[in-house]
Amino acid sequence: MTATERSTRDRLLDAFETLLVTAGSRAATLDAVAAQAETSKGGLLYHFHSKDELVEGMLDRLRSQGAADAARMKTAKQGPVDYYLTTSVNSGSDFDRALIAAGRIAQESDSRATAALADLRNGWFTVLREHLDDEALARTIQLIGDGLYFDDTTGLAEKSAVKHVRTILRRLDVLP
Amino acid sequence: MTATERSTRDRLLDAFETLLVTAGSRAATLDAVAAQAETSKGGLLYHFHSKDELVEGMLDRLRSQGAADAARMKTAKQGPVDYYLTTSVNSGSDFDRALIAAGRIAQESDSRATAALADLRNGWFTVLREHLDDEALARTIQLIGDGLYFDDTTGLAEKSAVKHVRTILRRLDVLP
DNA sequence: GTCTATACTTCGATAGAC
DNA sequence: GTCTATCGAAGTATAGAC
Repeated sequence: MTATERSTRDRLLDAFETLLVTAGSRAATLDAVAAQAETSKGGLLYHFHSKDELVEGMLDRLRSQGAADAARMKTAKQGPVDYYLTTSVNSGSDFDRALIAAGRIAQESDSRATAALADLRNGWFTVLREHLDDEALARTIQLIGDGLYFDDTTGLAEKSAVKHVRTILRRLDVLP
Repeated sequence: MTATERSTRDRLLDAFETLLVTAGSRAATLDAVAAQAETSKGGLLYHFHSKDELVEGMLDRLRSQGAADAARMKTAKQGPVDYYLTTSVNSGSDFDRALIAAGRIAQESDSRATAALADLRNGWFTVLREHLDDEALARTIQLIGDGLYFDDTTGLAEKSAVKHVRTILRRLDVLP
């Protein structure tokens, strides 16, 4: 097995996330996930005994990705605010996909997914709050990030959005 | 029939929206919608011949609610910006419910729902843009509204969020 | 560790009684 | 205009061959 090969388990999680993001939770069936991962339903159910376990596996992976992201944000060259804005736009990264996928699950009023997302957001907010030392500003910037993220995940994204936000943040002396 | 009674058709649309908002699209089945509206599946399918027609009916109602909202925003006593912020938080109104429900459908990559939401957003943006005469500011405020809306619909809402936003908008001389 | 076959359930939709 | 009964397709999950 070479380093570029993904384990079947990871390919299944990838497939689940991809279906959630591109077609929504109704389309993310076990059949569809198995097909997308190019394996069988039996193969899927060996790794994850139920759909619920598939969700758990996805959220576990998200949590570890999220911890790494908050660390990167803290030490980003361009500063936490710019890093946060840039990464709030869906760049198609694995982390973005996992994040959007978890959002889809959260909307089915799944408390595990909601809790995982809340933890992530708290991590980002803590970094923003420490860096800016301004509660109102940190909250507002987080809302802008949420807006960018939401627009991206609903097909409502406006290309120049981040540019406009930078303009306003310069007026507030947050960005140079 | 008294004025307070809602027609079966409207009760069905209400039920569909409620299920979409509170439990997500997977839970909004024809059986569940009929039960929530306290009628039968046969009754539902008399008014809407398919699930697709149910979606169309919901989006039609959303569009007329949306046109009324943009008009209210334009002439709001407190000004369009404050009106927009206040109404970006889910107050539990019929319009909020319709909006969130359409968002759920849009995420199943339904182009009709996405288009309806894009139209609504364009209406709001036009009012913001005219009132502020500042593209960057209008876009940023719209993103903040999207963030407020997103947080509310995902169970991530922060109570003091709008207060903090007002603080920042005063710094930008947008609010008094 | 992965596959096929299959059991059981729920979904969307139709038919026809009232 | 609303109901029950029912169908075929699709959903989750299990059993067992390989």
